[in-house]
Amino acid sequence: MPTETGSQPTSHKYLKVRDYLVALAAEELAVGDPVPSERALTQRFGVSRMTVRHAIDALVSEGVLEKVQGRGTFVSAPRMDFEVRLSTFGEQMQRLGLSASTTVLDSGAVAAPAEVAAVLGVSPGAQVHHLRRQRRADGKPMAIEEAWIPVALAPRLFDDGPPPSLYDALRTHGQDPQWGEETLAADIATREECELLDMSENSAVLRATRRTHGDDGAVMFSRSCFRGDRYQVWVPLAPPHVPEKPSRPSPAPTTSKEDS
Amino acid sequence: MPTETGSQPTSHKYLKVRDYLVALAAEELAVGDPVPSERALTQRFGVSRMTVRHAIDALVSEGVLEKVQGRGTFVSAPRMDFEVRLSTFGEQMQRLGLSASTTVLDSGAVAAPAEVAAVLGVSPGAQVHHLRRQRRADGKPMAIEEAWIPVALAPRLFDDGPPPSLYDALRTHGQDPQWGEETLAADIATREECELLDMSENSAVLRATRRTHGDDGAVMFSRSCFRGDRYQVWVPLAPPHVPEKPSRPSPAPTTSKEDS
DNA sequence: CCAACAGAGTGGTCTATACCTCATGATGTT
DNA sequence: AACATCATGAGGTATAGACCACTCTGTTGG
Repeated sequence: MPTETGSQPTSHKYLKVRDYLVALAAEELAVGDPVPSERALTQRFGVSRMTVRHAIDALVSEGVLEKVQGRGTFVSAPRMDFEVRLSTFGEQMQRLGLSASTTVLDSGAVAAPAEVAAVLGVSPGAQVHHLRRQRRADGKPMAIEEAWIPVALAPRLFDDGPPPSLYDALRTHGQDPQWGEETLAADIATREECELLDMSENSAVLRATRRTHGDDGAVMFSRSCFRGDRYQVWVPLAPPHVPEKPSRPSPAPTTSKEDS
Repeated sequence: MPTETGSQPTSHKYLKVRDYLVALAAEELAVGDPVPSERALTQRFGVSRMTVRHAIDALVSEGVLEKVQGRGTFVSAPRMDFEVRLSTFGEQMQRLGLSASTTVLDSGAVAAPAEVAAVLGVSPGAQVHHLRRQRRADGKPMAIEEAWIPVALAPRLFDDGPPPSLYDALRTHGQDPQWGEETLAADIATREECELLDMSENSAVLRATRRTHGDDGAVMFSRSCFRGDRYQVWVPLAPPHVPEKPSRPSPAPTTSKEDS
């Protein structure tokens, strides 16, 4: 596609204004600082006010700026990351400052079990890569993880042996993980899980089943079993759904407050 | 001064267009159907095209509509709710088609225990409303829930007895829940919990601790204990973090596909 | 029969201007 | 000093056109 991003100095004046404001917010200004007024930008760029507003509105909806009528437009605080992301075990451990290690328990292509086939949307018995691993944090067993990926999506995925990161491997094989859904539930560990996780019998585990979607449907199904005493999930919660009425764009006046 | 906030029903033409489109999308049209063109709306409402576009753009950013250059504007599929929301037990059960019932186990104002005080950011020993409830779905015990709310925030919160919905009560007392954070972990139920949840000993439970924030800090701390065999949490996962550069207005055409 | 083209229709960008509402600070007035 | 008023300047809404880019479709040529 010649949708060449870079260059094209001419195209789209509002993008110029936008880029200018983005740079300004990122480099020159601090959170809460006002950006130039719409009329000022109008003159600086020699464009009409509607064009300036177009640029600003885009940044407002992206959370970069916020507008307050009668006062101005301000650099908004980086908004809390309200989305739980498709992170890997390694990333999660890194965030916690722990070292992650892994032992592959099983690896290879198998015929998809019924449930797996259903979740992945492939015909039962279709070939799927299968990987089962024990994951440790600072050497201590933390979880057992099992994953299935349709062979048809990435035939050579396991050619170099089981990859250290399935997500990375999927990416390099043209199957970028786009989004996912995960279900969490508490359960009692099975005997085998107790062994692999080095737990006593009747211990609680957190079971997570995850379906990862790519550009064209489900790319992976995985089931993880975490030690209940060593793992917990943090979930940010967005405000309750507001019916419909726009009424308040609610600029969330981050400002004010603690300024002496 | 009568800075009358309310009123202004008529004003704002773009809201009329917006409301019309919302109704249209909700009642008349199916997902994927086109809405009237911008020029058509211009004439129907006797407004300028910029006004129509203002209304449409708002709905696009809300996910109600999507635009495709050269083709038109369409009712978009209800987008996946990528945010887990501050929902109440009642709402959760309703979504599952179950009837929710509640038994209040304990209710009143108490001195905040140390941990509660710390989480809520009040001084230890400060008065907090306390509510402990058993929650059932279709009559079967589902969870035990305990909540603490600083009395200072809403002194009369429990004046009419423990409210059926704490979130609704907070709202009516001027402490709108804005966002929250929840931590989930698996554990073994205590003896008391086993009794209240009608479980045998050594059963797994999902423990959720939630801090709810209002406009001005934490408004509530709650701890829930769900039956592991009857409750699970669904979490949508956003794509791995994209660097910074928006570059891409990325209209995300979503369309195509099923159109014959 | 199929490819190429032209036209119509849709959203995308942009201008130049007008008047409104709201927040703030300077100026008066009490 | 304390309060009221007003001017200023910010964003908010709205107009009436103009031309561009893209998608379709029906027509026309080969």
